[in-house]
Amino acid sequence: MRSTPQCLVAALAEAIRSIVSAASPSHAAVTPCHDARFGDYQSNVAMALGKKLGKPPREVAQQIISGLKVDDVCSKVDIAGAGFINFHLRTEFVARQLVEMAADSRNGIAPAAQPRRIILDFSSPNTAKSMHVGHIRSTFLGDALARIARAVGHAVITDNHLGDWGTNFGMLIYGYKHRLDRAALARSPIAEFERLYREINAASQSDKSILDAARKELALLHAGDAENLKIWKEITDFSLLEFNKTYQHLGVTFDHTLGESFYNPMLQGVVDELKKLGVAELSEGATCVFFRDDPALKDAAPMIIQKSDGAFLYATTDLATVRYRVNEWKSDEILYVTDARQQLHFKQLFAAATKWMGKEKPELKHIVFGSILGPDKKPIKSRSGDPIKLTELLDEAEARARKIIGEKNPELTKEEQSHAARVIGIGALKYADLCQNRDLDYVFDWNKLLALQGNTAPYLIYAYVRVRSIFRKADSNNISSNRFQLQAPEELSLAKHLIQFSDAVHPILEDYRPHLLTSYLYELAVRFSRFFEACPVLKAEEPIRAERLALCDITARTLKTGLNLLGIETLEKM
RNA sequence: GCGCCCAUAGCUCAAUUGGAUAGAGCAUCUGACUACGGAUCAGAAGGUUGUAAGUUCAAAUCUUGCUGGGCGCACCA
Repeated sequence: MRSTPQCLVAALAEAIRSIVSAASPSHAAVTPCHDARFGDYQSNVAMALGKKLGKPPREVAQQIISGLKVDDVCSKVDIAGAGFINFHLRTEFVARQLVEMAADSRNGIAPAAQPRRIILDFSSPNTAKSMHVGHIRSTFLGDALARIARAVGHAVITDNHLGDWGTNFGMLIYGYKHRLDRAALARSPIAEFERLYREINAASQSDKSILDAARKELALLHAGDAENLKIWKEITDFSLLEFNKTYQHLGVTFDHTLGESFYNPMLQGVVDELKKLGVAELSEGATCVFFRDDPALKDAAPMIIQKSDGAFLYATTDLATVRYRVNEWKSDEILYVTDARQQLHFKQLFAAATKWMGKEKPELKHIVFGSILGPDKKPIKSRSGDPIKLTELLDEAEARARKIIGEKNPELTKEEQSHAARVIGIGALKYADLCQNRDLDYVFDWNKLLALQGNTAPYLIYAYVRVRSIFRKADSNNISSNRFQLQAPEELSLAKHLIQFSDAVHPILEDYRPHLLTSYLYELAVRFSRFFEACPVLKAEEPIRAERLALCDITARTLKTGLNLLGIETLEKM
């Protein structure tokens, strides 16, 4: 289905060409009006063109309009203000678009013009530790972006780049050998690993022999010692088991889980190659990449890829990872969803990859996000000062949701309540995260998150529930989705928004901003609620009734599809 | 010290990337058919976009200075 802006842009470009032959098509941009009083879509081309031609913009606009052939799309095109061209859509056109959308199995989402192979690197928790709040933004953003990219037709590979090879394994293995509490391990392996690490770390500060022993264990592990590898593997497996429970709970999946350890055998080769190519050099005993010709990086510290003691760093692993993904997965684009504090690292990584691979280098992008803050506007912490565990956060979200559901709708069965509490609790958490501009910090607030009104998951899910409820009550579901009159203003307003679904989804991937979709969905829910208030469906006379049922159906599908793109489920009852 | 980022209604956030009278939600005040789910809807009030200058037809958005805050800066990840 051809989107409304596409129709208008084509006609506009044609009209502009007849005035200025050299005008580039990019001039013919059409955007939705931010205020419905102006019209439905607008073009600002006349202002830019007027400047170029040395003519008053309104005159240029008039000239453009006189050559514009949009009678089938617009009922009116007028000029306003400094030279804005405003397009007013024909109701019949909106109706035709809606008919197409209703019949479309993709719910109107147009396929991407140029599908890419995109690797999404996100979540990436460290093994032997619990997942905590610090992982939620990466996990939610990454998962949502993967879903959206797939929906528009890109080939997406998701990869959970686990931190499974850190220097902490020296302490852990030493602890495992000397201080392991078997019963505690059986009860809660991660908690036991965390305890071991803390205990050994503390002990090693006062007892240097323990520190040395831990270092030896690490060296043994890296040298491939069988016993240490076995312990390392056990720790990794326990961790994965825990992580997978959480991911399942969240509805997040990965195509691959290749942790840092996977790349370990490749690291020396990478360093040698970079040295040979002259990309890396020795400095103060360490192998480094300098960026002397890069104004943004030349004054910063170099990127170290091998320490003076021979050990590798995460910069090395990340370089090896880029090459692996290019060679094995033929990726066009790799997206790293990590927090803003790692910006320097990724700038260096990307610059080093460019030096290394030249034109073979895929598009590399750092999808930055800010911190989650507590009520004190400091990064959120539990009372003890530790990061809040993800499982605890999820449990609390569900418990809070369940309490609200119990109060609002006691008629649900226990099973329905549990299910609804999970969908709403997790959904609210995800939505609160995704609805904010990702690169800013945001303040975490349970009350705002689970609020039943405003731009929240519960409000959207509630809108969905209300639509679905109509279909349960209707004894005949005579839906007519091949003809729309759209007589009531609330119907037309809803319809106009529905046909913009595809236009809301596509720009998300230009700058990886899922909050564009939440804004769209919230506005959809608001328009639906107005329609629902003003336009009786089941009590309406035919053929209005059938038409309104169709509007309800398309709304429900769009809400569901949109929420699913964000990784959020819907409910039939709540 | 160097670098990156941020500052918008009392609070939490938007603003289609330079477009029109800067929009929502919360909180506050007012109103609505005994409601196809009222977990709703309508309305009011709330702003010199931190500050000073500059760029142009047009600036919350771009440039510079200042103020206040966050983060990062050789052998952690």
